[in-house]
Amino acid sequence: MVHREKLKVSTPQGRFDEEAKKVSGRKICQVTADGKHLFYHWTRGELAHVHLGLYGKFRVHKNPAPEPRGAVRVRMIGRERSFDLNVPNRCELIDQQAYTQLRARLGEDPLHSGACADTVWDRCNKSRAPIGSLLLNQSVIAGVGNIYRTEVLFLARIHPELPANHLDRKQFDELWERTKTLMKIGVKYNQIITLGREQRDRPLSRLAASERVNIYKRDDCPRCGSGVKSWELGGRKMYACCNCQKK
DNA sequence: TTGATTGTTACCGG
DNA sequence: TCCGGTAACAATCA
Repeated sequence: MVHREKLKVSTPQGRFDEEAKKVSGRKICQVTADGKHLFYHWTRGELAHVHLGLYGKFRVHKNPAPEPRGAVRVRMIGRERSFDLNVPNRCELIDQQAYTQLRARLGEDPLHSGACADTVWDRCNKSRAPIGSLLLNQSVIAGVGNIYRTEVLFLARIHPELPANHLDRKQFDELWERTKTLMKIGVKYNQIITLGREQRDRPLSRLAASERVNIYKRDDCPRCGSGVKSWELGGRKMYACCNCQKK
């Protein structure tokens, strides 16, 4: 995250006025992330918890920033740029206890260098849930969303409905390594890219977002050409190639 | 206008 | 009591 400057905070919709006052004019000293949760640490110990949810988005403006567009919950105004936080799922000031509790219910974050694969492996072994569902469970792995679960299972050639406790250690290790690699690429380029370089027929910049993945919302399997099957799994739309991903 | 959505949570039944 | 599945909720965009 980029907003490490002295920031004035305003709340265009007035919903967080009292909270915003507490941090207005202060400087953010650190921004951390656990899974999909962002934490803004302000200089006097205040802690803002942000979760973007399905539609949340940061919009960056050069100053003077234009009128807020859409459901802007918080505007952070720096010297040169401003940041609008649109429709986050969560945006709140929390105390240390809430912070600790929140982090405690999150699983291993593949982006953290200290993430423990064995812990995730243990959870897999104890779960009869389809691996496609388990990958969305934030208390097991924090940070994986619908696109990454679809793509890592495809790349590891694992059927999404395989019960998690039927995975062998080799399959699990491949899943874990691919998840780490893909998520790191995501951070580096600030977008989800799962298509290997050798499979691209154009430079990345000429590919639409939907063309930077293997099978998520795609019609055909890039490996064997079979039709991609889609169905609901774990409350979200799953995509898989039933030819390449055997149960 | 309608439907889908890069997600979370509470709740319910087995 | 634990676990997994489901519905409700949210605002935007194609």
